[in-house]
Amino acid sequence: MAADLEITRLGEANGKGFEKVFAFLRERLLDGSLRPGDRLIPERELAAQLDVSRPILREALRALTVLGVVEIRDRVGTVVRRPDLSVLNDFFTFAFAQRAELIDDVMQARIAIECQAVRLATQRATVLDLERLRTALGRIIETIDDPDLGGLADYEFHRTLVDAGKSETLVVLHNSLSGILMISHRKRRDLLRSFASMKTYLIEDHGRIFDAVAARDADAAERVLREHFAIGDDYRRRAALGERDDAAGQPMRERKA
Amino acid sequence: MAADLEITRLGEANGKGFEKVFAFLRERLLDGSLRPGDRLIPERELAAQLDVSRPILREALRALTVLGVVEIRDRVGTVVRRPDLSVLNDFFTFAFAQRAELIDDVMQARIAIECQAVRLATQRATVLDLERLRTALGRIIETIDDPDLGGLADYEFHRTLVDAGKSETLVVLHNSLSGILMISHRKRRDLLRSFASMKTYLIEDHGRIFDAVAARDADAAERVLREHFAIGDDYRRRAALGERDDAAGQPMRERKA
DNA sequence: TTTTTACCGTGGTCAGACCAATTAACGAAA
DNA sequence: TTTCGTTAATTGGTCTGACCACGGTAAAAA
Repeated sequence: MAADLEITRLGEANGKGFEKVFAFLRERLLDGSLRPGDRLIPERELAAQLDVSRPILREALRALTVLGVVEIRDRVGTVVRRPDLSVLNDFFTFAFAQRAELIDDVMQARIAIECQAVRLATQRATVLDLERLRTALGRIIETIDDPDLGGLADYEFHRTLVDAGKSETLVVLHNSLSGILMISHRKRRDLLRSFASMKTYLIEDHGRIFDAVAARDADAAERVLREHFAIGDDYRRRAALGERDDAAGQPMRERKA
Repeated sequence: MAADLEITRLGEANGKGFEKVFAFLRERLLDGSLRPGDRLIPERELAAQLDVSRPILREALRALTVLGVVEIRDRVGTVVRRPDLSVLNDFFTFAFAQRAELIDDVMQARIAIECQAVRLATQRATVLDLERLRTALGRIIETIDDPDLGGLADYEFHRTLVDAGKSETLVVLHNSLSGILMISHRKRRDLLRSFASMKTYLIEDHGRIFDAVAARDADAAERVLREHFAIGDDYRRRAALGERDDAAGQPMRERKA
């Protein structure tokens, strides 16, 4: 099954020895003969078995470490890890340093994940989940004038929402975006300086999302969440155009109506 | 911006030499002193400069290769690469493979990706995209009695749909699931033996998805796609319960009404 | 029986050597 | 002076064998 998956990237690299080791390990990791928690045989043995030198073997192990697949433990051995895409935060760090324009595309994945998760949350959220959401919502309110803590509070709300959907895969994917999401939320909070109406937007929108989840209404939850993202994007667009709220802080929704 | 992101994963690894090299290169890559197209000094020199052995330096270079940051060219040197989201394929492939036993949960990611992509497709699909979808739809129809080719045709339709959304991130994510999805579609086609009404379901549902995309109606497209998934799941559930269509091949929708 | 000592095992790293293949430099011939 | 052939240099790919650090275990001593 998983053996049908194809890894193409590393196949382009030079390094016959490296490829041999990587392919050997990839095959076993994908077909399930190596599973999280398993410990590989000692490096010296594995290198001998594969007929490569130990530094080459280590290159392959290090590559798998970066992919989050294994963990090299000093004096213990190399252990297969439970996949956890938080390693992608490293990737995004490098990628966005060179190509900031990629962020908007990556945010499509964020939207996809959260919209599916919020639907699941309407079916799966426990009372405890709702309590945590309520707490996260309260946190947004109390940090409304603090960009640093506020950005974190916003992230926490969205994270809690995804958790409430109880899909481990979606949680893992969401975690892979945690770094860029925290920055994104933090930046969004900076816009409050130009747009006082955002206070209302942040509090009320998150409140509506909560209400829809509590009401177990999947369509409403997704719709409200999508609108939340769209309005957030609009604030960003307006900021880019040099706009500000008028002195009275006209709410965004009334402006659109 | 990107400098605000924090690299935590590799910081946890043992390997002081490795970390030293990685940190050195990371810093220069993030601050722009190393840019795409630049060639690093020869390995021997760089290792001497950093006071580490060459195999250790290579471990770090290999790590950066996996992150898509550099490319090690035989006899040329190590060149800084332009970031490219296709690198994500490796990450996701390993992550999903290890979760394959939780396939229903992995399918939540599939649903998330396709529903977001189909919305984007209603905005972004070109005439060529629509032609490709039309072709893929025709392919579904002509393979309706062949489970092997039919499974591939189904996968191809969904793949084309995601492509039409023109989000690189969503495409990469979807590709990472290709093995799992092809098997899933293949199995779905096997159910036609028990449920003749699936022929109609497959042809008409895919047709409706196409129509909604062509009509540029995001809400309808998503709704139809979600219903498509839900009905597919229902066939699966019924098969698990040992049910079959009656001899006349009653369509599923009329049964639910 | 308990404590101490020594050894083993494993990853982390080093130094130096060799291989392969391309490119550049140098010398000889036209 | 220009061209051609040969040799050397360069760079990554890989190997071998050695040493270091430290935790865990087994054996010896109290």
